[in-house]
Amino acid sequence: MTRIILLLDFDYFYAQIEERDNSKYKDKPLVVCVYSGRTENSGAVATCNYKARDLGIRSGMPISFAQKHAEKDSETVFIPVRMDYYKEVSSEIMEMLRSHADKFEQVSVDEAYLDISESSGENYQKAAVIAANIKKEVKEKFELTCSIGIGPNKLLAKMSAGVHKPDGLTIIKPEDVREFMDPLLVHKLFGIGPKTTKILAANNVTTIRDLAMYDIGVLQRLFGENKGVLLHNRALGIDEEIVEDSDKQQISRLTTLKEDTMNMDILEKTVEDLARSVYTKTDNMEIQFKTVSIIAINSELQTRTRSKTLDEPSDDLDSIQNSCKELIKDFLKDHPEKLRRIGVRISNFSDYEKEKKQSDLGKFFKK
DNA sequence: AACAAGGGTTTAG
DNA sequence: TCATCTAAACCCTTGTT
Repeated sequence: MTRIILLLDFDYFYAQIEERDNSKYKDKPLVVCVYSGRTENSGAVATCNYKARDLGIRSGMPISFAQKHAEKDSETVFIPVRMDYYKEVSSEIMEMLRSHADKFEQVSVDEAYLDISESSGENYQKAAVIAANIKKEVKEKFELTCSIGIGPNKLLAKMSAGVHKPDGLTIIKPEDVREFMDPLLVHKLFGIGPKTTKILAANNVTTIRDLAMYDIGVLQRLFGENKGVLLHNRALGIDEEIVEDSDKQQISRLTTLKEDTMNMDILEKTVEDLARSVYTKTDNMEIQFKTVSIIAINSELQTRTRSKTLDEPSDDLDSIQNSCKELIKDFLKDHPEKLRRIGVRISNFSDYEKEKKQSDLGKFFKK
């Protein structure tokens, strides 16, 4: 069974929306930031336009670091994220995109997979036309550009989308897979980050070709059973993951404290608010959770979690808040240290469908 | 052996 | 140099069925 999968990825999404809405930002480096609120400019860069990237600014970078780079261009503009607004824009566009797909999966606020196997008649020429039409419609209706990648599976669609940016359209046909993949450095492979790259480098694996030829047993020894297979398959361009909307498996809220603290009153109060915020997000989902967690990040930015699985699935705010307070007390007993950030998470959702599936299908449920 | 729970790590956008 | 936020997938260990 052959498929044609399309990945659409908006170019510097948040910053592009801001450019679109504010003509004063046009032609200036624009940096969209998440301000943590602890000092004037503490926080990180969410995304930035290409003019800002030319200055060396990147997403994830500390704002103050970005400001250093921005000294090269006094026109540079820093603005705070307006996440709710971007999500609104996103859902309008996603609704439109969905109508172009046989199967659809939104992967993030600015990315979506479209299975167009049927509508393209498994023909890449036709797929290219579909993609061009989608880009045109996005441009006309929303005044935004995007980059599209097309390939025989999600992995290759994703990787081809990265080839031409911004406003790109790239196709990797099955017969082009090796030619495309082989020379790339491993860190270009989706799912391989700095840590994995380092371990691979220590084993003389630098290109995807090296990885594709590498012994799968050794990969499993280095990275574990499943991840070993995953890396092997990815390097070969094999990916059977289907395009399908998936249910949320966890909801979390994390905040940076005004200052590092282990004051119980402050932490309890903060966690209460976070719990409320998490709870609000479950409101229009028919969902019950079984597990409540707190996430604690200390002054050294080490992350630790404490979690508690309830005897019965729950759907009320009090049980989140009470569990969290217990968890914090427990945590501080084990780690009496000041915290920089604190978070709340609910997970292990249960609903009737899932319970039924689990008992009916047992192990098969896994994938 | 298979599965749940708890905690950590890595990746991504 | 300073270091946001959300979510998923995977790893390992321990304990239970």
